[in-house]
Amino acid sequence: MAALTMTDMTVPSAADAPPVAPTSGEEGNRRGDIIRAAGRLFRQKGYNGTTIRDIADAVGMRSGSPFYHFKSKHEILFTVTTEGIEVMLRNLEMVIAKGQPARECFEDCVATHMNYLLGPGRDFAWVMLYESRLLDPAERAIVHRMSARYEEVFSAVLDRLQASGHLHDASAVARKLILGAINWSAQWYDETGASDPQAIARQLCALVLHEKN
Amino acid sequence: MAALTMTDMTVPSAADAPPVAPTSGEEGNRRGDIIRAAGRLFRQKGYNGTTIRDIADAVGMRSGSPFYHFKSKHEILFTVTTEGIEVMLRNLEMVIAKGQPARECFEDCVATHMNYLLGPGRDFAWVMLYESRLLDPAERAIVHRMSARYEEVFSAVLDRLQASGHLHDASAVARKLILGAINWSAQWYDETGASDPQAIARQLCALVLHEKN
DNA sequence: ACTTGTCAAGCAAGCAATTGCTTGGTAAAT
DNA sequence: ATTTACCAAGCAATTGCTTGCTTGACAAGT
Repeated sequence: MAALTMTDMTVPSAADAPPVAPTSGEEGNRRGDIIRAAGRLFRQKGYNGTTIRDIADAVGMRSGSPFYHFKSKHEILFTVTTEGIEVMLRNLEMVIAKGQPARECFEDCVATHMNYLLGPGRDFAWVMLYESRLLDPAERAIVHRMSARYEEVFSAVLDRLQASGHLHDASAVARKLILGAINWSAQWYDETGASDPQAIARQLCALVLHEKN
Repeated sequence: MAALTMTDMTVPSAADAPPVAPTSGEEGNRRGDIIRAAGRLFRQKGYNGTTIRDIADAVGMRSGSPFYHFKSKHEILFTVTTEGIEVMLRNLEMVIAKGQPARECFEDCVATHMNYLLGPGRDFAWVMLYESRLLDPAERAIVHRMSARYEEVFSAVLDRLQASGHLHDASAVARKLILGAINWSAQWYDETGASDPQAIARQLCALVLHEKN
């Protein structure tokens, strides 16, 4: 319920908006503080390795207080997770809406995905990728539907790539492999290192695409 | 300590051995039962989501008994993790030892990696990939060294691929991306589905390699 | 101006269950 | 008679969560 309040916000003037995470109505308030702290902690120590007291400490509360905002620890995980996938989906759709040619569109999609995964939104995306299996079946089904929607949209991009001769294989397995290479980057990316998300995205595109000149 | 007893076994007649996991001296005994059960449970519910009682139940023991074989729950995780990476490293080195041409060697490496990750050894490899960050720094350093060794060997394969003109980019980032696509497959692979690990490996090779005819 | 009522947001305290782990014993095998 | 492999029982700490209460902000009534 509460987690879905993010959907009914208006996308901010889609056309010339910056490519970074449109924020969900969850900025200035303490509820937002909690899910941000929880996101960070869940990524660092895992869901089950993080206690309510850890989260409360991180936002300067006592251990009972988060339950004023969330009815259970599980609901915090669910909120963090859906926040992650919703922002990613919105980002993707904003890129698609630009109507670029297949090749540019693909690189833009990959770069946007990586920017969110490796940038400031990092924690939410990570939790959704690596901790969502700990949700109970009903919640997981919701998250799974949203991921499926993401892949569907991404799949259309690959189809166009194949039609334009840039990609030989746009099958489901190929799609999973490409998305896997992207998602796994969260495991090894080093923000102090040489490559930024943009550069990594370019390298991935070069790796799987057949340039035509 | 105890975890390292696996290293001093002799590799079984390396040449014509089957391409599947050489087993570690841990088959018939209860200690092996524990790490196998722990591996399965850690993958299903995560390390912190699995209790000693879960593990004990799974092998028909009471909750105190695993501590006869391991001095702590942490040591069980460490053992499972090192088991995972050690077998993968041994597998990889056996493939290299065949001395195949670059292209065949690469596909063989990928297929072997996937066979272990998606096949019967699944749990160990998964735990090492997804739960090893929960080890404490000293243990994690050991696992990290072993992973680095794996990547090193894999890197040599990529270099040969590049030299033979099958691969444009053999940089560290490209290596991470390729290994990421492989490792992520554990997340979506469906053993009842259409593709087997071998087929997926072939598709990955086709995706990143430039065939010469 | 002053009381009164309401409500959001949190605290203090603690409860029942679960956790990793210990201890002392014991039956069988060697 | 020693060792191996385990059990029965339980302990101290931690866990998610609940309860009753306080506080500050704001509004309405008089």
